[in-house]
Amino acid sequence: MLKISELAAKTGLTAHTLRFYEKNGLISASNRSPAGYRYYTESDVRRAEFVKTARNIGFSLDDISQLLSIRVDKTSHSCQEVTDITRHKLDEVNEKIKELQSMQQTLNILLDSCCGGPELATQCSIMEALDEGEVRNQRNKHKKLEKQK
Amino acid sequence: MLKISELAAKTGLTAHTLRFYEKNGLISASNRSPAGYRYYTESDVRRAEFVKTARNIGFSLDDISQLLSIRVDKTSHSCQEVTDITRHKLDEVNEKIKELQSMQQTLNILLDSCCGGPELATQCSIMEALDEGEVRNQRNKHKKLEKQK
DNA sequence: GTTGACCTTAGAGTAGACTCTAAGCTTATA
DNA sequence: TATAAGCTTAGAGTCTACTCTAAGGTCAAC
Repeated sequence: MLKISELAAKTGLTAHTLRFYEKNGLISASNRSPAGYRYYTESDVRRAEFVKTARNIGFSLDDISQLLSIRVDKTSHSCQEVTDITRHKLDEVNEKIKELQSMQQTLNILLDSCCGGPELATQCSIMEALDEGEVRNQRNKHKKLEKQK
Repeated sequence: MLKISELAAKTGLTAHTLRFYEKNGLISASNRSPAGYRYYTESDVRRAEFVKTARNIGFSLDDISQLLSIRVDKTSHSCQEVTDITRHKLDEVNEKIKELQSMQQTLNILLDSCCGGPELATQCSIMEALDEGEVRNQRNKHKKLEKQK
């Protein structure tokens, strides 16, 4: 059985984060010492590592909660439920990538247009573009898409 | 001279957002009525539109503050200062894209590995992968990179 | 003169994932 | 027995960019 700092060392999460996860229903210690110290079993460790792996992939704590509830009773859940969560996450990721690529393109165009030198900004083509609003962008479009979800 | 709701209509920002921007030093009304109503000049409108364009590209409010201080006195600033801000933003965007592409790849691999059907999750390969921590990921790497900035 | 639309302010709330603090107990070691 | 390290809790703070609320003042029209 591990104390919280030992689990922290083992998982790379901090003790603070582990308590935070407990408060949010993700990981709790199966046992407590008489004084209230958390003691984690091997099974708790595996759960904590599951959470860490899922978090590293990019799942939200909310996604992880769902995955955990499947994990504790796999016979009551189907593969489809798991792939639904995964696919939904992938959709989000794809959407964000699109947004960022749009920004990337705009920023590259701006950078290409400007000398970037010690010249005064009076005729800086980036400033001009911003002033004239002549920057094609898709942020709002993406925002709308996000809200449609 | 425009009242706040008129500027809101013209820019697509809300009156709430305009007041929020004022509180944060981005846009303020050059004039006030005796009763305290904000009245925006043509020059204020152009500034507001500049802010909106920059925000749509993806610049943070902090970036925009910097761009605005260049804008009001272009003869004291160089193109390089403008490109520095832009390039820094581009670096951030590129970094985030990399992170997201890493997630995207992982999610695609997970989805490919699972049948996604009505089968019980007892042998779901996504759950197995999460349990075994066998998911290559780069989030921490990216996190470290972020902190180095 | 009254209705209704619009304006003002300070300040609280939201989301997500932590991160930290304060005040006080527990435990191991010298 | 004293010290230091480590544990507990509740709750506040951080970051970004809003978003909303409450309580009240203003203005044009009928």
